[in-house]
Amino acid sequence: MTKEFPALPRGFFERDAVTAARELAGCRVARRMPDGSLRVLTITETEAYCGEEDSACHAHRGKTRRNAPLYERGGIFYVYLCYGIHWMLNAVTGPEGRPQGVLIRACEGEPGPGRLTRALAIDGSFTGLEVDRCPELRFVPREGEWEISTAPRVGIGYATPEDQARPWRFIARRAD
DNA sequence: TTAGTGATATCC
DNA sequence: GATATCACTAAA
Repeated sequence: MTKEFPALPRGFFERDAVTAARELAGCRVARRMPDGSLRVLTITETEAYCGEEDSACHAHRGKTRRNAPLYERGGIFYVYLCYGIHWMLNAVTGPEGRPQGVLIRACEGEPGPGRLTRALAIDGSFTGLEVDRCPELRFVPREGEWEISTAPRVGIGYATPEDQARPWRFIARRAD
């Protein structure tokens, strides 16, 4: 997996969430499945969540046990359970103390954040692992040319109207 | 449109 | 301790 699918370096994630989210769209996620097989999916949608000022971000109300990983240095996984059923895969971004992250919202063939974690057998045990040192799960750079479009984020009706309107969802399409 | 699912946050 | 909520999905 190392040669064919090199991991994005940690530095990729030590930037602001919006930049990382935009560049992560079109990249791939490679997973060594529990049965030993390899599965690689292309990321088609990401979303940025940007700190305590962002009313849509988990860190909006300050640090808690659940969102503590967001406060760490960029470059680790943050996976949490939603609605009791669905695991959400995120990458923490930015410097330590600045709670930001990127949600992997969809991959080719797996339209939806809960769908893709199920397809890749990802759960909360990945939280806190370093993205460039995890043999079982890694982000792999883009191949080819991609067009990235933006849209408002999904499923954040509790956020302020201003934050709901921010174009922090990134959708990747292959460029012809 | 609605039920399902359980951890978490926020209130007593 | 109790309750309301949640970055969702599948079935109908």
